[in-house]
Amino acid sequence: MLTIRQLRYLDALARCQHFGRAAEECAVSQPALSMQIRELEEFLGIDLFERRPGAPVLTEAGIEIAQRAGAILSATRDLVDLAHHRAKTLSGTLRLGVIPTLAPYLLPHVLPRLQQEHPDLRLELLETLTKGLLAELGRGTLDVLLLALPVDAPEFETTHLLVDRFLLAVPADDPLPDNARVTPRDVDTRRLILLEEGHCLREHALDFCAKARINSNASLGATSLATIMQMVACGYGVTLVPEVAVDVELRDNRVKLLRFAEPQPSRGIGLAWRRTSPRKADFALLGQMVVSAVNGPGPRRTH
Amino acid sequence: MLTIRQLRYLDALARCQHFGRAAEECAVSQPALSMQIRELEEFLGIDLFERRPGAPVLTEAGIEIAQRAGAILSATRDLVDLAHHRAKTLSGTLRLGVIPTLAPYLLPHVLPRLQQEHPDLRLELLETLTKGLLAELGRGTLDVLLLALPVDAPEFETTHLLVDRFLLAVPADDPLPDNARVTPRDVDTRRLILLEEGHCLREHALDFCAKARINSNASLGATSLATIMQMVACGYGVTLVPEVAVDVELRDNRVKLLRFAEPQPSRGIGLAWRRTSPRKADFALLGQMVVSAVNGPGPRRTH
DNA sequence: TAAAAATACTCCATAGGTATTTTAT
DNA sequence: ATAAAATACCTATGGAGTATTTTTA
Repeated sequence: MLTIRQLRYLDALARCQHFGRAAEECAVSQPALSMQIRELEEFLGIDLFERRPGAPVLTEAGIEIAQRAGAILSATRDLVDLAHHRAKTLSGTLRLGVIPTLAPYLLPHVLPRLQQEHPDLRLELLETLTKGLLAELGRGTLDVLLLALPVDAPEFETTHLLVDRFLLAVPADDPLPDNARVTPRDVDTRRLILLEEGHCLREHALDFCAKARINSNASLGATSLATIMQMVACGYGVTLVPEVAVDVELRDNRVKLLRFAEPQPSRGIGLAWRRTSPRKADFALLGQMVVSAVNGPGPRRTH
Repeated sequence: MLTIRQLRYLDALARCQHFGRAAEECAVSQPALSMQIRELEEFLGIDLFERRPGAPVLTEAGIEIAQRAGAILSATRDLVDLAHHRAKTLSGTLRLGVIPTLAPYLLPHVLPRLQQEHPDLRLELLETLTKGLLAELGRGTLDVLLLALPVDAPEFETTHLLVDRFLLAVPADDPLPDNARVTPRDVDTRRLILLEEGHCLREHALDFCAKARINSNASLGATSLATIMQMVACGYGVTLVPEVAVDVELRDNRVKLLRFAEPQPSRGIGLAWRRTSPRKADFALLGQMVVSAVNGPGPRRTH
């Protein structure tokens, strides 16, 4: 008889590639997990793992089965969540994933209000790159993501919340006048500093300034916008700053921000969740909060 | 702890609306099922059923939960199927659903060859209306459907196999010449006999001859093409006959078949399966067989 | 009173734990 | 020799069955 427990152990083992660690993750002894995996293999009539001395490695069939097991586990989590959170919006535990180029700028506005207006909500946060967030979302270990659109995955739904324009940050002594409308060409003639590989903001910037690609200097190893702004302040180059980050990052008068001429580069910001998620009402509310958090604290700075 | 067993019992109870019958379907005693349902409710923290004296009826939350339970069960069936049928195409048990206006005409050509070329395939057949077939497919009690396209459901995938044109069957003494190309107007001036409500063929015919709608005489209660052809032979009216049925149904020289002028009415015929089905290779093979079964036995009669 | 679901109880299959052995590096 | 997985054996949870009670039409 197939059991959910077997699928859970399979899922853990597929990820850990190690019986002992998988057992630990499942909070059972290693033999217990071993037995269940064996029974599963017996029931299915196929080997899921090659028992190699080093690490157990999934067979081809095992990969497919493990993937389906993951999907089933995700569906069961949603079922249980639905039962627990039915009707009471924004209560219980909500696991939110946010990309690094949004979290420091949006969360400080959203979290306090969320705490205040929904005291029975326990928010768990994960900040990492889009790719990682999507994986966690699919596994069901995250409920909803706050990220840059579009999300190209049919199993997820998204809503658009706002458009976040990019501004060009240049050293204060740059010859461009303060009220200039810059173009990709202006970027092209300067050294463009970008976040390290994997940040979607980096991709957005490169999409817009394709010609500037050769000028971007990855060896500088910038891992946060704050660091990049420091680099700009010191005259190492220029960068694209998302509008949402301006309030936080523009504390240094050695940097000035310039608007782009139309079409202005921008990114869409929105939420993403599993199409099957039972908490869509929660997400709608959360989305409203993010929007009003951005628009709320005074008129937005544009320049 | 949530178990698959609980979901199975819930699914059965939701469908049977009766603890005793649901237990019987699950091959367990009534108390056993009662206990598991109770435990499930306890684990989820909500009532799934109103225990009414007459019949247990799902609560609003119960409906949603039961639906998700069904989806999970369907996914587990696919997982097990994948394990069992991996690599060996067209072996094991394949559950095929066919609409009534295709089954009698296509299966006699397909089944013998299927038996011969894939002796280790056990085919289970269900013939009913499209609506019923789709429900069974979704539940996972059918693997694949042979029906008229399009299928409007995002959880299913389809392939187009062939175009099945409709011909007009009229009594042999009808004034229209044998080689006439008829038009919807010709149908309009005669009494159109159709299958009873629910047959997609009826809808296709009505779509084409919208004006003839008022002439269709439902009170004649035709439930099969064979019956309708008898009615045509007796001069009660005319009907649209799908080309695939011609060989079987045109044994009566009191009926003659006329082609339509362009655009000829037709229906697409194809296969449908769950997007998540592990047996897509099987379906591709099955589809090829249906196509060659239609084209195979000599040149097709068109007139 | 009859039909259906819930309770009571007993039994046994099985998941899990600890201790130990096997296996390959 | 070491690390990791499999095996052995014991315990206990809990799922299922039969018998019975409760509930309501």
